[in-house]
Amino acid sequence: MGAPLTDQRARNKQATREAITQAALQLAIEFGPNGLALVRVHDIASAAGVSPRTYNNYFSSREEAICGLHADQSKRAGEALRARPADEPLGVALTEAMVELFTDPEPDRAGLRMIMLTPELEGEALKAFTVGETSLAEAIGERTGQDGLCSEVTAAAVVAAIRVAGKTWLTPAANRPFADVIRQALGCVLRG
Amino acid sequence: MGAPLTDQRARNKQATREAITQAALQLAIEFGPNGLALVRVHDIASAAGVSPRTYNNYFSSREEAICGLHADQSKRAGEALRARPADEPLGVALTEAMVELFTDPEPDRAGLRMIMLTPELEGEALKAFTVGETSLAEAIGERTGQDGLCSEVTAAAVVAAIRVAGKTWLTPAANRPFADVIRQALGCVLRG
DNA sequence: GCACTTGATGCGTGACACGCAAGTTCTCTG
DNA sequence: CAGAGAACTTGCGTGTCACGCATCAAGTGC
Repeated sequence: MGAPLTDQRARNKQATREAITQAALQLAIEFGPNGLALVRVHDIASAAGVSPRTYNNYFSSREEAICGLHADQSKRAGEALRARPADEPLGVALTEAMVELFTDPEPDRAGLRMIMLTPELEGEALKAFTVGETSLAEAIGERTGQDGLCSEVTAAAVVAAIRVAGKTWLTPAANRPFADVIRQALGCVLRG
Repeated sequence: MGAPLTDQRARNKQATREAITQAALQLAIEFGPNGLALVRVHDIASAAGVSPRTYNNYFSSREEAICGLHADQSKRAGEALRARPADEPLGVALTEAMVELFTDPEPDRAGLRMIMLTPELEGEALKAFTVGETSLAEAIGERTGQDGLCSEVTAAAVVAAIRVAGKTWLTPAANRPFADVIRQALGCVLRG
């Protein structure tokens, strides 16, 4: 983990991980939210070009594999905020950071729909969102110097707002850019 | 479900559910966060006085059973808010409703610690918290008449704040009443 | 090149979710 | 108050899966 990216091993490992998550998500989408139980571990593994045993060296459940990509994205929340200019007000910086993080590229509707609207995936989807809270809270703390609790609460609230925004964006009624929904949702909780 | 509470069956069913969740949580605490895999379904079922088959008519995983009590509590978030006087400002009503809901009785430290700090339980614990969001969002909507999205975001933010408050309350450093932590945490997100 | 670390794979085992089909307990209606 | 009918529990059988252990291959540093 701490090894530099130039390490061939780390590259292979990351490549394997991504191959598995992408294969898992792809298969889940094909089978649909209802037939998720039909997605066999064996199929995911062979689609990713690894053995079933290797698959579960990386993930201990189908759900975890399917949500892996989204989890990796969430983990970048902290660095997304740090990339904003330091003189920007916190609310603006947070909003723009989240917009950039979650709309570059614009998320795949089918994938997000699968992750967020499949009951069996609910737990893992929540985990995938919340893994970003820690790094985001740290980044907020650095920027504002405010209380640790308050940073964490703010980070958690932002992540929760993004999650609600995602759910809203998925409803057929509101077909507008994800960025708009994110801005509106964050506007409901950020007034500082 | 829709049947009146006078229905003997509903009472039995609820009693069975609670027996299973309490047995599951109890055993999980005894085995500790590290030995969670050692808790057998058979043990939970016999501790609750039902067959293993019945156990999984109610829950489809150990994790779900262990977090069941907490999930039931979260579901009462909506009615907790409705119980507050209608002329109270939203922020105060929300805060006091959550304080009442989550400190009556004061939560069991061992149980909450088990649920929130065991990695294998993370997904289910998050689910247990978020199940309350829907009813809370509805209650907020009724009270304020504000936008649906905004109600949901506020509800999600409140629940997230409670979760952070719980984690903070669990740290040995801050041994003060849970109610205090909740008030402080909610103060970070509620300014309306 | 050569010893060493790390990841991939096959096999075997124990546990579990769930469908199915009785058996049992409670409810409702005539 | 009695019998039809619904709801819940339970035992059994099956397919799937997570994971420990041992082995093999690929990559790294001296």
